[in-house]
Amino acid sequence: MNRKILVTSALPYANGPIHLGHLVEYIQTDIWVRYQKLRGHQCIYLCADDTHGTAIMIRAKNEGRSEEELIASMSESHQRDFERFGIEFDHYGSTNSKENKELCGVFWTSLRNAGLITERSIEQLYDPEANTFLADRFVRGTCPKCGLTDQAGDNCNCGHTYNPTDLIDPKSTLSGATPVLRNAVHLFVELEKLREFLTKWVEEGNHLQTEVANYLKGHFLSDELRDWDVSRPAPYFGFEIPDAPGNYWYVWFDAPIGYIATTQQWCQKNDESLADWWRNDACEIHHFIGKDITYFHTLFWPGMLQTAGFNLPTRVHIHGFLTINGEKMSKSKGTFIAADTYLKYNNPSYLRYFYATKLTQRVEDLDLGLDEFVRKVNTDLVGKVVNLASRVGKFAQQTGLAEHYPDDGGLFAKGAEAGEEIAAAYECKDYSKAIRRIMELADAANPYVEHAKPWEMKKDPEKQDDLQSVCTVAINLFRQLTIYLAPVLPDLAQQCSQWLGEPIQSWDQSKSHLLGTKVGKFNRMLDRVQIEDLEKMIEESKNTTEEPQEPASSLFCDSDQPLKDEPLAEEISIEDFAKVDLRVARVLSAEHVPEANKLLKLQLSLGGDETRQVFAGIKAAYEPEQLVGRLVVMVANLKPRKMRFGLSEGMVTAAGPGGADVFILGIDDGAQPGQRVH
RNA sequence: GGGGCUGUAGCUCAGUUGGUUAGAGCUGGGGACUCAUAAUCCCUAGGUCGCGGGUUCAAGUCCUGCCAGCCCUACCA
Repeated sequence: MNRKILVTSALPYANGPIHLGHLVEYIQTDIWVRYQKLRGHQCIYLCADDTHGTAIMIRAKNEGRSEEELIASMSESHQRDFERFGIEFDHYGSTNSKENKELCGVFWTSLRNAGLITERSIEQLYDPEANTFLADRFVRGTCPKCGLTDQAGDNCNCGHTYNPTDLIDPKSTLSGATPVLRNAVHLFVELEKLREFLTKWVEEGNHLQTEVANYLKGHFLSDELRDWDVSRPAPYFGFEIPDAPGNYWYVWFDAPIGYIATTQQWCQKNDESLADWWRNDACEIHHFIGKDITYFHTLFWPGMLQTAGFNLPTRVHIHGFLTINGEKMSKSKGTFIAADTYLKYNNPSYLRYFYATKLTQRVEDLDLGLDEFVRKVNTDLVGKVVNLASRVGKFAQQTGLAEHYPDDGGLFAKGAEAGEEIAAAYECKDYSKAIRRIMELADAANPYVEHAKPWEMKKDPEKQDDLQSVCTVAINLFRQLTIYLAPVLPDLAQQCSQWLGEPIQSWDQSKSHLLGTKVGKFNRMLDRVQIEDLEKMIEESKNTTEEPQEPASSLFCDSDQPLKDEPLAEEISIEDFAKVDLRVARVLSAEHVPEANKLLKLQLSLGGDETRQVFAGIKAAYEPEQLVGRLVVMVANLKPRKMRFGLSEGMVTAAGPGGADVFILGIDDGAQPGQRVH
């Protein structure tokens, strides 16, 4: 049966370049789409840049250009990266399009007509200098619970959460101004009214992975669903709400509608009808997303679609995050690797293959271990698969392929038989299983050549027919593997097509032999990974900021952003400073605090028997073992503070915005624990 | 505190509806070959299936308690 399938990946935000984390999703989706196309289904893969919101507005302002200019250059960079990784969209749009604006209007009217929109005034912090309301993440201040300074608007390193309005001495990170409270009317979608529908949708019909359905039932559907705030007052970069002038649709309102708007654009290009895709029960809709945006795609979005009478998602496919060597990606460790940086040193096929070997249908994080990466690519992909072609290449160029398929001991037939199992694994996104099966076939193919000894036949004029037979078998087995790998490795499929003069276009080609043709000159298809290249890639990723900046005009051209983020404090006297007793201390021990998200528990020595216990919010940035033994600078006379996990008797000094970007102050050699910092 | 997921050889994982001596690949050790990108092939090492109970004729596989790791939450979405 020929299926009609529309597939999307999450829309990348136009606020930064594509990195290896993003690519987990796009590669996962692209493999699925290529698989469906290979199986002969009508499948289109759509994506777009997500362009609206405060972050874009602020960034454009900081860069001194219009939002439109910013998003246009981002879109270009995103599309270039995707293309180089072989991510093949049928159309790539933007949420800042007229089609999207119109469709937002359609959804809005439906929600209004269904009586789901309500309005109420909410109190929010407002930056009087930047003239804008502040989302939580744009406010920092002193934690009302523990007194730590410079904490985020909604939670503190001490583990407490609060409203930004509770912060002591709050500051806007945009201007440094003290925010003021202002009232503004916001528009809300009353999600609770859709509870019955949503519960049913989550529970029935196999739209979600079971752990996701459980999560939704446990966290949201077990309680009254909160109204969803879908408007933002001016200034805001987005679409103004027609019947509420001065208010804009929140970026998360228009972003998913971008899926449909992008379909609309594709339809216009291809003379198709939007209704065939989005108002047609025979059409499947598949969204691929990361676990962080589960909630938008599994509650709001189905609610919106249902209300506006569009197709509901057939399935939302949710994946976990990327970790590198078992740790979260970190800029300081050089594991925040931009697509562009990767491509300077490595072949995109490596990453596609590696991800495929690791991806399953579960929502778990995917770890890119560098050693494992090298091993899988070199041993499995190059050593087993590509080698099969490489080792008979020269012979085959002379012999060509036999007219009739020789006896291969049932290898090809066995491979053909495995095809449906491999296909089923691709279908349910268990790529790891698909690759495993394919490698089993590759494992059987090499011994065949080994035992046939074609190199001996080559020397014996009597055995030229046998040599041709061996080449025919080896090449057919290689071709079969390549077809199975085609969704993952389109480049390899392309090379194989060219070599054998037969395009790979359909899964079913794996069931039939290629016979009686000449074989072209064999060209090396894939080089082995060099570990040094990976190291260079990591090294280069270490010091780059999130996006490449303009070229440096002088040797030192540090960004002014940190100072903007946290303006200088008011002037103090030398006496004021003298009150703060900074001391050199040695880290005696460091350990994780089981229940704490951000804290490490440190024992610091000030020399002799003088020790202090300190809880430091540096868990995301440092491993305990990195710290033991090193010297730090601590605030030694800070009033001890009772925390949930115990008493904290001081503070370790560090710079940086927090999270994984925390940098502990070091001290030059020679300093001794207990010495005061003047 | 609540919820979810995971825990099988050094590493990455498979283990179908519970059923004979728990599997694979890689790494390690030994050997072979030379067509091939120091690729390949053969042999070999090796695990109280996180721990403790329970159900059963029979449990890695079901139930339960505990432990560990990861993730999500903590009255924000």
